[in-house]
Amino acid sequence: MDQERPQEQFSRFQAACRRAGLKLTHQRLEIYRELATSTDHPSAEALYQRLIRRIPTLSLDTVYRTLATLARHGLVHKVETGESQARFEVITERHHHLICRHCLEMIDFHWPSMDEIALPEELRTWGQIENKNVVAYGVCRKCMK
Amino acid sequence: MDQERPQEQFSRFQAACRRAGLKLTHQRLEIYRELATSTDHPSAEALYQRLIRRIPTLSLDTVYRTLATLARHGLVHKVETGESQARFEVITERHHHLICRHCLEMIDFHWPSMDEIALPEELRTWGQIENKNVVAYGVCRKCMK
DNA sequence: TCCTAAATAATAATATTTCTTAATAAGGCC
DNA sequence: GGCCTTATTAAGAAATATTATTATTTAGGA
Repeated sequence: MDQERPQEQFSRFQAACRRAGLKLTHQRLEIYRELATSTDHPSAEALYQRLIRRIPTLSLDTVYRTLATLARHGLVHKVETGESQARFEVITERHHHLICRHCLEMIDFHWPSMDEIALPEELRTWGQIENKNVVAYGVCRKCMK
Repeated sequence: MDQERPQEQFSRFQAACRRAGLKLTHQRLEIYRELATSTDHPSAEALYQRLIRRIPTLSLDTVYRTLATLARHGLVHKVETGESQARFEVITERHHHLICRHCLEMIDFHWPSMDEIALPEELRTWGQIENKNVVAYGVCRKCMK
């Protein structure tokens, strides 16, 4: 998902933590890095499984807590799906989601023509709308066989 | 949400159960009716709380099981949100969701011009896409104060 | 380097959903 | 309408997912 080099990524994360008044801990950085280099929108549990190979003392609670903290500060995003475990992604540029209802694989896609069109008039009075995202469902090629 | 009269609603549900090979039980009918007359996309727990006033012996497990069964047969829909509890709605016509990230109230809205536009070309090779829905987030008027 | 508040690990607790099993009831058949 | 079969239910237990508690550790500033 993110093609920038590790050093740049680190600097950006460091700056973001500083801005948010968060301490830059080893765990936070590693959790963020793991999520940033994942393309499969992993759950907290999945991230934990990948990370304990590098950080054997890491606790699952820290993964949950860190993801919640980073989400609160707008660095990561909890993706809404119908699954039991919540899934996460780093916030980069605007995109939408396409989910296979069979294998639950989720891919990102871009749709500029959709991003540009305005929401219906009648929502003007509702309040302040901050973002709109499309979630599309279907069956991927692999699962159709 | 659903303005048809109770009798019609019953007949439609009865027909749908027959088609799906499901027995028409008192619990199923009441759960469906309660969901169909709710406009707030309730969770299983919320439905349970409303229903035990009428059906004191109802168990929460039955609500979960029934919602899963009806979802499997295309009568209700599990709405994807970032919340811990899953929320549900009866399947009626095509619509989208607008959620207040403060009070978590969720309203339906229609957006025909969005429904009509085609998904990006590059998704053609992904597989079979079945539906696409918009989830918009913001802060509603009541919570802005 | 030292100090302080924030963050972590470990464990326990809670919340949400699903499973097991015996009892009940729907719908077909007579 | 009554009987039979099988799906469905209620109750409680269990599994799964997430969050809280507390003692210890660590980041970042003085």
